[in-house]
Amino acid sequence: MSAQPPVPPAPAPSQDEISKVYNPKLVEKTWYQFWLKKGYFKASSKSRKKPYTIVIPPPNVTGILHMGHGLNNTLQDILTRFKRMQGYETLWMPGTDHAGIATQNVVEKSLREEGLTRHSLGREKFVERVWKWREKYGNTIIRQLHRLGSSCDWDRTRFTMDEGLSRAVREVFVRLYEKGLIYRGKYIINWCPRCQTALSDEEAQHKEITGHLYHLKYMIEGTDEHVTIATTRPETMLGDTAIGFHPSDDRYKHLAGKTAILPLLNRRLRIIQDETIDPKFGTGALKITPAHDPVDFQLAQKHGLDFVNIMNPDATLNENAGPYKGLDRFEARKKIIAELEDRRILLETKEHLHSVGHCYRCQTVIEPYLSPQWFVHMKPLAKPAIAAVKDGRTEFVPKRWTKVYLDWMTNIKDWCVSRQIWWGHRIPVWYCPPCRAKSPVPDGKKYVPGTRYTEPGMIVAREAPTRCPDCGNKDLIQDEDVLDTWFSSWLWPFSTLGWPDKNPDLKFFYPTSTLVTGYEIIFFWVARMMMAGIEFMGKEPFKQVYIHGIVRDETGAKMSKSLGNAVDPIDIIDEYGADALRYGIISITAEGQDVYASKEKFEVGRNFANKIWNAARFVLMNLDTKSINLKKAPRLSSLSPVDRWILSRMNRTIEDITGCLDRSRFNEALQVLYDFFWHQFCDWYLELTKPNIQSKETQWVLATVLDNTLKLMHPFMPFVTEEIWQKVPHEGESIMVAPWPKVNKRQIDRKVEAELELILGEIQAIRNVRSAWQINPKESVTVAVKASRDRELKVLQKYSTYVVQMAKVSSLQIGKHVTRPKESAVANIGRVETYVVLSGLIDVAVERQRIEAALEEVEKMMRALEGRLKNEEFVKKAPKEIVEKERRRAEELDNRKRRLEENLRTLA
RNA sequence: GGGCAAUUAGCUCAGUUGGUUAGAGCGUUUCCUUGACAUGGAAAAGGUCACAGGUUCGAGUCCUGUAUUGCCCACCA
Repeated sequence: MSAQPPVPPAPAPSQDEISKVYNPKLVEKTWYQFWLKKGYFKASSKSRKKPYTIVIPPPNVTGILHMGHGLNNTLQDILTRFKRMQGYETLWMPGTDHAGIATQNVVEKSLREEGLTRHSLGREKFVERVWKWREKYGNTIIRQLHRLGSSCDWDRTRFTMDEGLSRAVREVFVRLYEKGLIYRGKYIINWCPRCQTALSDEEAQHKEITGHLYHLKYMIEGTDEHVTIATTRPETMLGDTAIGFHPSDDRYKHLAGKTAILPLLNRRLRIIQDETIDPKFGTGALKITPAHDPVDFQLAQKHGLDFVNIMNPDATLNENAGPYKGLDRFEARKKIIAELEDRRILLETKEHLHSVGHCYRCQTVIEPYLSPQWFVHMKPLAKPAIAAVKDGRTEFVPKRWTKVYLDWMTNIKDWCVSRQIWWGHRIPVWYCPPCRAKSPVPDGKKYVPGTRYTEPGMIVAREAPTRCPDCGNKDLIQDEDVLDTWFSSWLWPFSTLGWPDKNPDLKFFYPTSTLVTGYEIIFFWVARMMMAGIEFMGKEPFKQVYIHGIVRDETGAKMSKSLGNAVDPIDIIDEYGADALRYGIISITAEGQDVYASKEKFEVGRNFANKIWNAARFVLMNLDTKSINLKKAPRLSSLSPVDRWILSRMNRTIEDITGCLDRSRFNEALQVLYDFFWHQFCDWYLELTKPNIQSKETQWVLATVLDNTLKLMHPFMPFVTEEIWQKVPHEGESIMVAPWPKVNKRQIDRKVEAELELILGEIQAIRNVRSAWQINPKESVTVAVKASRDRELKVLQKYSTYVVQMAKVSSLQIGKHVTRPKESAVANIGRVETYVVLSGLIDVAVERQRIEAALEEVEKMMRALEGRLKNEEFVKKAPKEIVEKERRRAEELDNRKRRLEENLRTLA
């Protein structure tokens, strides 16, 4: 952004400079630098325009661009460029996320290669290393976003660990704390033994796994009797402190008040009864491990059971595991199973399908683990966020995500926000050791929702306190933990705009307009931003949430580097160009559906860019560019019919594309553009107009259609459109700040469209016959056309030169009463009958077959149609215009049938 | 256990409020190196819209159920 390369060369170089093949490499960088230099991406709160704001889902600072980013950012850029051209003050706010665990893992990995660990380095040095890493590699993804063409206001680029954003984090923590919504406590949380940190419920990914259900025999003290319990994690038995059953379970009622004996360790276990125990599961008897299972934890609290923690943070067993101390949890499981089997305590092993939590960062199996953590009480924050969506102040597109959001919000649980890692926002809590020594924190300290949580010698503050307010001690210790990454991301829509300071940007650009993201982070990010936005800004952070699908490979697997199935967007850009990438990824993205990407799909985009390029090249070769004034439209009546036709089609395309973009139908818009440009403009208009191309009016139409089409395409394919637009007649200095095309209703001409439809059909019919009889394209044919009605007759006569030109006809006879020439093949279009003379070529038998086949088809349709028309209900109940339409069609078919029959008779 | 998607041409997928003969790209077949483009042009073949019911004059589209696949959520000891 600092060093500026030269501004691109002046437009309209000499024509022989223009290559036959579009080469994106030669232009993309130049135009991107041009846009940057001109400051087109910048947005100002001083503007008089209406604001349109998008905040980027900040990619991980260690990340590299993958196809998911490609899709996500292309969508945002399309919206941004579209709104910018429509005249909004458009801000696309960029930035990156510090991604606590992910980034720490990456840096730790590189340390390992040097034979170091973060512990051998120490906290301070380690964090320094991460910052260095970030300086070195953190810009990679930003550079890659440049290559994609992203029109973010880069000068505003933020990072979730910036000074300003860090201040926002502390401010929010303290405010929530003061409001009684933050507390600390010893609970069962999701623990990743590899990352050695707590995770939130959302960060635990549950996967269905076929494990085993082990039936174990627990003896009852002082009897020969035993109880059989079922467990999937037998190693946790070492932490059992009770067994339980449902109070109405007759099988176990007599055990009330007795004591069971834990096998292997011979610990005495209480026997409890609880309503929540399902008598139908397993044997109906439950082993209770309060420190290693969330359900057991609750039972233990309720019944006052002991908590025995048997695990170290790395999931090896600790001294409470007796002889199993030091073993990894899975080794211990094997050993214990073997031991239990030997002692005939293991009665049965069954296969059992259950879902097991995995760390979303490293895929390690999670342990439910009892440890002291910080939590945010969410219910009060969720309430207004539910209302905002229910009231429609924020809208999900597609709508179905509304329900997913509301369900989660309604059943929201408290958020575990502390992480036992080093890279992240340190929790703004300090402790005074002397005060805590004097009055230690009671072990089971309870949090009462809505009241401020306190502990002796604990200070919660925005900035580091210098002394303890109670005893004046200066040696305060900050809480070791850092905050969940999402604790900074949930503030993104306003922290990036300067909050908590007063900032005109906040007033102007907040709330944002559209959030574009994938459904996998609705809970992590979207829902939490809703809550934070409403809580701290008093207003929901976005009006619309556009949820797109996930990019998968052609086999349906989620794309990932490790699977080696990834199509690298940068490779596609290198080979086919950014426009091809953008075209490809958008064209296969139906609203909210997952996307299956493969390299071939981007070829379509490359081909389209090339087609645009060559059409423009052709126009430029024939255009007297200097004499064209786009603003000076010729009178409509002075235009040729094809000119009026393409203008009409162009205006309807403007209408369509604008509508598609307004309704977030991106792939549909692209489809319309592709069809209009390739099939209408290139295949028909350019071909039809070639003989007339020097006319002044046609020149204006060519330039105008190109100008407008390029503008419509620009949000999707910014580079090729700018490159061409600069070469053709244009107004203004860049297409990206040119006004979005407006529909000119006067140029919409349904009559000329209908007329052209007939002519194009006629041309195609003749071509069809030519092709069927394998007539060499170079050879001209004689054609006779019978049009029995004035309407068709007139049109055909008016446009006969087009037919001659486009179907390679040497002699064309048109009339009401034309008789069929000898040795001719027939083609029907509407009520018009066309005879193509095939002297010496025609095979009567084959032609008969052709006609008979056509006849059969017509009869089939007639039967279906007659059935409908004879149905009184249909005639009575269907709308008049539908009935009328069907009647007319029946007439047409009847007519056609008779003509085909006559054709058969007159056949040679 | 609950929920959400998907099922349409050989392949990958479109198909707003139900309404002529269901579309595209790729692939296939035939022809064409014609002064914009072979990353191209012309023409063509190819579909009982997963299945079974129902609503309706009329269903790919709405309703119910079934099957298959994928995803999400859930204290599935």
